[in-house]
Amino acid sequence: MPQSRPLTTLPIHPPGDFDFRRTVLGHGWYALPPFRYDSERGALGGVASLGGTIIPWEIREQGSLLELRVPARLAPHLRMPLKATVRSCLRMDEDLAEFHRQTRRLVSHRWIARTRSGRLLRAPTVFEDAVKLLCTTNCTWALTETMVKRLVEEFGPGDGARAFPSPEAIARSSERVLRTRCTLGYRAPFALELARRVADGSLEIESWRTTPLPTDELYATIRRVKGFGPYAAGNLLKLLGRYDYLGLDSWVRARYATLHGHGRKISDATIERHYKQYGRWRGLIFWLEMTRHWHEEKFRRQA
DNA sequence: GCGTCCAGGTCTACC
DNA sequence: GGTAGACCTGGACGC
Repeated sequence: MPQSRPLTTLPIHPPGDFDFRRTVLGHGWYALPPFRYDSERGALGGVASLGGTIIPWEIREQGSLLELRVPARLAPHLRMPLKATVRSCLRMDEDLAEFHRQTRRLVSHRWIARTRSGRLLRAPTVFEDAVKLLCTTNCTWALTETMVKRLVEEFGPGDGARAFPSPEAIARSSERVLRTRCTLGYRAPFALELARRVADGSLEIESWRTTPLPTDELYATIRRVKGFGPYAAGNLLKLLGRYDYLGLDSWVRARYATLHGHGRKISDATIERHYKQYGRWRGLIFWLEMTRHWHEEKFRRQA
């Protein structure tokens, strides 16, 4: 957040079972632009695009409240929509009471409710989450960061602070530009097709957050999008508030093998079978178990 | 510095 | 339904 411009502060009241740092740092999204995280100040920054207005913002804890800092010149009629966007990114309106009740039943899971864990940072739009997930497939995290950074630099609206590109901006691009300048490689045609389908209205991706479709049908819908296999679809579901799928990748397989198999490789079917007992929350419990060591390292003061 | 190998998910073709 | 190979990039490694 540029400090040279006058800022104004908007208070946000989080729900009682909310933990700011665990929500922000619970997976890697905070490191992908337009998000950025200042660990010294404990502040998450972002850039919103609301009705054609590009708005840099920053949020951090201030006592029991959260303090959202925005440019003082921000029009009053955009303040509530911006607060709603940030609340949605931080999953503040998601009801995790049932999830936390379930985790209290097992001694090994009580830390989850005790530390108010379970919310996973997401982007302002499903489109942004989907493109970013595509950028995580079959590559290192460093390459994912490069891809997203270049997409924002190349197509993101704004001067200086850039928001994530709209579907239309990417749709107007070309496979060649996405391949070379944004380093998407063979993912370029997948990203282009996704952007074009969203831009022309044939894929109503934003409705996925509120659709009444059963999760299995929504999963099948996501799988029909090119480039979205079991890993990408399962993890996109988590960002839509559905936790019925695990979204296995090589890192969590290795982590599971370390935790449950003394380092020996364990089949996906065995992992799936193990988590079936947790019902519709299994994907979230799985992710929190796999990353518990992050919680113990990053959040030692609370865990 | 250069070449080779490998890891990382998904798609397609094939059995 | 299961499997092999291709896709692309960057890092590790050997020379």
